[in-house]
Amino acid sequence: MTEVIRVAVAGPFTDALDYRPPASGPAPVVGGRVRVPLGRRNTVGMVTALPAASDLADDRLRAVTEVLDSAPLLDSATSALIEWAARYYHHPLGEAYLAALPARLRRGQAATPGVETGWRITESGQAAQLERLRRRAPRQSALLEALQRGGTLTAIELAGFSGDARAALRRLVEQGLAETVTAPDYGLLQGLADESGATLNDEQQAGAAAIRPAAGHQAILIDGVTGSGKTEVYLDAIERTIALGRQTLVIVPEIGLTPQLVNRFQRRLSGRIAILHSGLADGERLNAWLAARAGEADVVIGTRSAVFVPLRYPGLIVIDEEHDASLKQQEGFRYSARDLAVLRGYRLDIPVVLGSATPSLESLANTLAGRYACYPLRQRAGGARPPSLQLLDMRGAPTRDGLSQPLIDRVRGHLDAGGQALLFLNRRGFAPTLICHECGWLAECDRCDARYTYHRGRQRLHCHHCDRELPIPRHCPGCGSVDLRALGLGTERIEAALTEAFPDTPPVRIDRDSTRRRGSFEEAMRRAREGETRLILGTQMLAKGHHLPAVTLVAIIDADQGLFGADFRAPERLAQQVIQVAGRAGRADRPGEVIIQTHHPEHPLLQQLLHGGYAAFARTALAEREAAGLPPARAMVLIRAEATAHDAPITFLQAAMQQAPVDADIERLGPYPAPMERRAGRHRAQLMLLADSRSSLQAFLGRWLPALTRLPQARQVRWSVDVDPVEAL
DNA sequence: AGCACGCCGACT
DNA sequence: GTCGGCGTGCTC
Repeated sequence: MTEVIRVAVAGPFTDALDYRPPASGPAPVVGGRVRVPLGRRNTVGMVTALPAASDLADDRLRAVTEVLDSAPLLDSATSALIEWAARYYHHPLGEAYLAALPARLRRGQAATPGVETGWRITESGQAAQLERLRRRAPRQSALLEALQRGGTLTAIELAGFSGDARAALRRLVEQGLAETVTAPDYGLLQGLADESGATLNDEQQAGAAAIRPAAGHQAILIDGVTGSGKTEVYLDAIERTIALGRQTLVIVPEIGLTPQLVNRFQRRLSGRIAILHSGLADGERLNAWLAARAGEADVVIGTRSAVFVPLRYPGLIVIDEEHDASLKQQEGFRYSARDLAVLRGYRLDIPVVLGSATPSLESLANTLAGRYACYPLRQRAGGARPPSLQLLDMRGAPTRDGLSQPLIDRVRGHLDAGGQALLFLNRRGFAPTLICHECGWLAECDRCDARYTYHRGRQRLHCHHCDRELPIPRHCPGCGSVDLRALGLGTERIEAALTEAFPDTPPVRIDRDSTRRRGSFEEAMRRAREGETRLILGTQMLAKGHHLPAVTLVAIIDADQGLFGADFRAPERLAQQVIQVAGRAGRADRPGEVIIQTHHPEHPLLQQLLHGGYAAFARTALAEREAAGLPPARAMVLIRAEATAHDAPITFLQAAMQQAPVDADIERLGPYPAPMERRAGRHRAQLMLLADSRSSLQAFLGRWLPALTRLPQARQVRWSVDVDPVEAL
């Protein structure tokens, strides 16, 4: 006889809360949801255990209101992973559980799959008077009339109606005149397997052979230069996993989950594919999640949070672009999907494949330590030669809006030869600064320690840190002068310079501003791929776009900003960016050329990339981290604090330091102001902790953090713990 | 995180 | 005289 229902609920609770069983109805199950009273409200929670007794007196327990799942939603392995993650990242348990569930389940809706197949009339719709509706809402009345004739109206039939029939139908459903017809369907993509893969070369073969689905755990790093066919290795392993009747979980960075990737998987694989990402409608997301859990999906492709999706027949986990920072959640529940995926694979005893052209130093360290097997792919498809890197010394070179004359000449050469040129600058807008030429006034955000970016197209000043936007001032607020000038470079400015320099070759710009509209990124990439446009320019987004075989010239407009970043990971990010962008170019008959504009051609990082490629850079960087006692050589945790009051964060962190247990193993730095001290009107500070091992750091946090919560200064700030931060200082 | 309680300013 | 500001404290 169960006495206690232990329930994880959203809120600042480290552990689950105890309840009494419901007065009547089905019994709660571990891994299933219940509705429980919490304070003055009701909330959805996850049952984590059914212990015999509670630490609390019986009369303090309240009863479960309702059992939402009569069977578990989460199996014990998935629950254990979530619990582990909540402890390791020091995040409230209930929040971790709820982060793992699709929105509909979080809200308490039924865990049943369904896809909309059409609409039909309701009783009140049948009785509705068409006449009155006809004048006010002619579209609704036309639809209602059709529905009244009986049967189900399908989406295809709906397309036959004039105007925005979907909106009109939504109105009818809202008024209760029509209802959605759903079929119990997971809405999976059926793999077509109608395209056979390229024959694997020796390197690919070696990597693929190392991946033995469902045959024990092994972590395998596929260190494959761009164009070397990493995806072919995944596809081979996934297809073999499907043949064994096992499921594959593929985790990709946010921006990596493109329709092209999904298409490629669908064309090549034979199984059923489920997609899980934030852009999906709630219903689609629930379907995909349930299909994974039911074992109906053979392949689950998803972003970060997919690492928690339950799998009935797990066989293989793939993490694509494992170096990508977006695999680590940057706020709230700050977990690393990559690290959790490796742990999950270990616990499920299945292989985990990590792939990247520019592996993280963490993964390289794991390879050197023998924890991961490493399979390099150095040959590019079709024997394409690697692009050649060159530095372009900007010192004293005549420039026009950031483009040096030698670079312009080189671009012209490639265009004349029938090639495409790709220019990379990781800064959107026209210019990062607007300055008064008379008095030196700068357009600065009043809520951040940052300057406004001048966006010429939108005619706005925009703060990229807090999103504040202003119209461009006509006069300088300092001296009234009208001579306000744009200082520095952004993609808009490069676009303008290119348009002027190459009037016959209009450039396409690919950044967050130019691709705001749905599908516009894909459209721009298509134009670039199909050669409709021969000058391509953009940010970060380009580094993750698809291969552009006709590109013969890649130019990094400004490498200098990455050379002197304050964050100890800045060099790693620059190196990855350069290599990723460079990888877009070239094919067998036309090797690409990569030009890096810099004022510091002698800089060791650039020299290393130039002569030894990413591998040489990574070796040195690892040695430097080792010498400096930084990750991955040591474990790091940041305690961040922010508040509107200027001194509150530092004061809190100082008090926190006072409370810290004596422990010689823990190195403490700070508290010190965050890299951008003020952001969105809040002052920020942080504290860095380093230790030789994760476990000693975890033990320290376990003894320390509970005391922090009780600190009176804690109420004046918002504070959080970031274990294994990817953005540090 | 919500959501109350509680104790001080500008309004019908 | 109240409506409501957000400081403080609790939720099994």
